[in-house]
Amino acid sequence: MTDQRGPGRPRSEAARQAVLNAAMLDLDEHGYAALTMQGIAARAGVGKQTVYRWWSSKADVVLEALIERAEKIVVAPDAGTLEADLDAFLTATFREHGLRRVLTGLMAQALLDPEFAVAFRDRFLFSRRAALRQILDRAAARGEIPGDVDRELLIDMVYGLLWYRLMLDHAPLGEPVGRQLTGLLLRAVSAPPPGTGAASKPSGPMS
Amino acid sequence: MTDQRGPGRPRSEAARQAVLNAAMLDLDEHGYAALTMQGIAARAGVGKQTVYRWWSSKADVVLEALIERAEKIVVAPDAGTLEADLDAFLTATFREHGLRRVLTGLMAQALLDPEFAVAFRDRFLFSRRAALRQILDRAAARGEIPGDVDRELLIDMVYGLLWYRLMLDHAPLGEPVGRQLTGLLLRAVSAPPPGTGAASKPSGPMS
Amino acid sequence: MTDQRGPGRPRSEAARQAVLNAAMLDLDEHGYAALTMQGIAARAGVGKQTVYRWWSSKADVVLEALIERAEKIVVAPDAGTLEADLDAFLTATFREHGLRRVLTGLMAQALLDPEFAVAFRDRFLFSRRAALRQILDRAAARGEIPGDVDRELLIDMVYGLLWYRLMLDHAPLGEPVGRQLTGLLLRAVSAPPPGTGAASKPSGPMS
Amino acid sequence: MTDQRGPGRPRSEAARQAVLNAAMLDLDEHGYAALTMQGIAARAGVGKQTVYRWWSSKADVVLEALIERAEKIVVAPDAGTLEADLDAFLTATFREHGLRRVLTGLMAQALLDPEFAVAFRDRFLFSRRAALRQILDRAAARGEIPGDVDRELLIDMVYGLLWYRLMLDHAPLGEPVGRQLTGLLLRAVSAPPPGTGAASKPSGPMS
DNA sequence: GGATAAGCGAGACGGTACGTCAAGTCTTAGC
DNA sequence: GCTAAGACTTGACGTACCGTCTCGCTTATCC
Repeated sequence: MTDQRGPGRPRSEAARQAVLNAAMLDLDEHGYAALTMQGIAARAGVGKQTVYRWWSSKADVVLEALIERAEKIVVAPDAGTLEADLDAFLTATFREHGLRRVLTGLMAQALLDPEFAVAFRDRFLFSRRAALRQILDRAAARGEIPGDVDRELLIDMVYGLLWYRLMLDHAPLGEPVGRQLTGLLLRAVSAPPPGTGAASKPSGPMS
Repeated sequence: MTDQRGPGRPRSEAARQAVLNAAMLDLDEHGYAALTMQGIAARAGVGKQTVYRWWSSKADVVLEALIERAEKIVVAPDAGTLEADLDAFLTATFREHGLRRVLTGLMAQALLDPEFAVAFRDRFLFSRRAALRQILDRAAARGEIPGDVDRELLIDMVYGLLWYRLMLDHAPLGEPVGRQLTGLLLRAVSAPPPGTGAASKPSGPMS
Repeated sequence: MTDQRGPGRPRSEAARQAVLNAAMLDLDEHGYAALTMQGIAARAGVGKQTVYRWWSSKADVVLEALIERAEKIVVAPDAGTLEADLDAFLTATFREHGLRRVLTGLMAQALLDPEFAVAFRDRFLFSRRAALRQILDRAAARGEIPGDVDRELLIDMVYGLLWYRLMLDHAPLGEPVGRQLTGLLLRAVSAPPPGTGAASKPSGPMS
Repeated sequence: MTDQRGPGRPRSEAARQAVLNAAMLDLDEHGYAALTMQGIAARAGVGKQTVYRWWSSKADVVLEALIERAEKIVVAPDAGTLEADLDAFLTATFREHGLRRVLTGLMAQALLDPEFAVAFRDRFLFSRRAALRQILDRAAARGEIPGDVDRELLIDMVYGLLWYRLMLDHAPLGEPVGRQLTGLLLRAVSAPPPGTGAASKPSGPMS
């Protein structure tokens, strides 16, 4: 269980940090669109090749920086009830909008580059979804959510709203919205279907 | 209401159509990221300057093409009840995922270019929101939705879900989802608040 | 010998003058290299087509302007002796260096465009040479120049010096130089060959 | 006198030669006016940026090619007498008219671009003048030329003639002309002033 | 006086080259 | 074998003019 290191000069941790820092600084100052591998390398005082050796694109750099800095992940401690859990999670999540520039930049890249899209989903987005899914699963186990409710749909609605407002920036996106959303979701999952129409068949499985 | 034409050679409608067509073809074949103004001009058999004269970016071209081709706008005829209206609108809307490449490409551009973001919102996104808002307003007037429900939030949740799935492409996005969503929304707006907790105060105004 | 004019709107003299003026002004202000047909037309308040209808290049415009403005041609009245004639002609000619920008611009164009070179030679340069040739021919007839002197060579040396200094702008170019040159030429054509070497065979025809 | 090389990949001599060659070939085939930086790069199989990195214009490229290829400079060995020196130098110089296209192209550029004009003068024209000046200075030291003769004027007359005929291409320009010119110059500098007129005061200093 | 014809200002058209930027790769010397 | 440096090929960028064309309009001659 050694360090597992071959011959040759070892990777420079200083260079790695310099690159991640330079990327975040440039991003804050000039926005994601103005980021370039060239610029990151220059600002970090690092050879371009060193950047390319470890990351394949500017998005890769930013993603790593984001993950490293957001290691203080939004955890979901069990508070006993769905309402309490949801409220804690959503207010915490919707408080994150300070990362707007980073997140929308990465999303833009993911939309343009399918390869990065996979990395972005797997290394970032899905780990967030997992936390919310855990909350809902717990609530279902407690019987707070009917078994016929499509929990994936609920998750997508929560994150859909978050991303939509992050991207459009046309409406507020803070704790109050999280609280509001909690209420709406609780209503939706607890109420019986209102009408009799065929449009909603809550009792059937939703594939 | 005249033709409103100044002196000089009039704009060539043929060139305009050639550009829009070339852009859509290139987009379908190679994706939005591979689109270039240069390539559009070449494929359209048009001078680069002619493209720049009328559009300021590839996103501008694609947006115009999208709007022109989607002139068959999603209208919202009054079907009498919220459920019927919603079902019609949502199934129609969620059927649109054939435009995935176009829409995600434009969104990527909007995320990178604030100037284009404004155009995209104003000329496309908001006109879609307006249709849904109309349905909800009608329902509120009929008393089908409590007055204290934040209708903008509902709209954002619907489009949030649509966009989130469009972008992540991790879950289905077709008519069934539209129907499912109809059910969920109807429950949410019709049910009384489930608990008594302070987290959701449906009876107060939501700021 | 009538006006020889068919049907149709006659050429606008106003436009012609406006173009020539605009060209000379732009030339004075920004130099020949910065002249463009487009710019000339715009400054003259004239359609581009109107310029192209009557002139085939910016050089053409400038040449016509030059000729029209230099109509007050350097004539060569017979002053009786070669020395007097030469002195008058050369001092007058070398006084012209105010036209430096125009002349060097046209020469540049002539060097780049063989077609214009012909026009420049025939309509401008050769008419200048003719005046000097007349002086030398008169002197030869009077016996002031030995018959074996190549008068074309003399002419080329005079204009060669003029153009060389115009172009390089490394040495003075005014009346004193004209006077100095007169002296040198007089010596060259009046003296017997200094040596006996075969290098100069003044008695043979010079082809 | 070391290699004086910093870090980083060294400049590619192959690319340099390819560019200079491509320029000369294009120039020979299509003339100076048709030369473009773009075309040179393409023909040399080199990126446009590589050309711009080392040269700032097509004229710069051609000038360097000319100087490199004309390294076999016209030297002026001392043959003992002015006549012999002059004859050798002028016949050699006037033999060079094979470079007509190159030289007139560069001169055109110099006339259009003052910045290049400086480079052209300093790196090419003046080095030629220096050779001739050396010859005249030697002759003056030997007493073959009166001290009151303006040697700069003589030099300008020689090169003036050369350039005038190079540019106008209306008269021959080969060894015979060189020989002819030798004779004319010898006469001019050795003869006493022919007349008594005030126009030429050979015994006074010429300002 | 109406038809015909050419010139006019304006400005869009298809092109070509410009000079710049960043991409991603390669080649040094040095640690 | 990693590092900083920096030259390399590639290709799109957005701009400037080129010379041509197509408008509506004006100004002439000719029937």
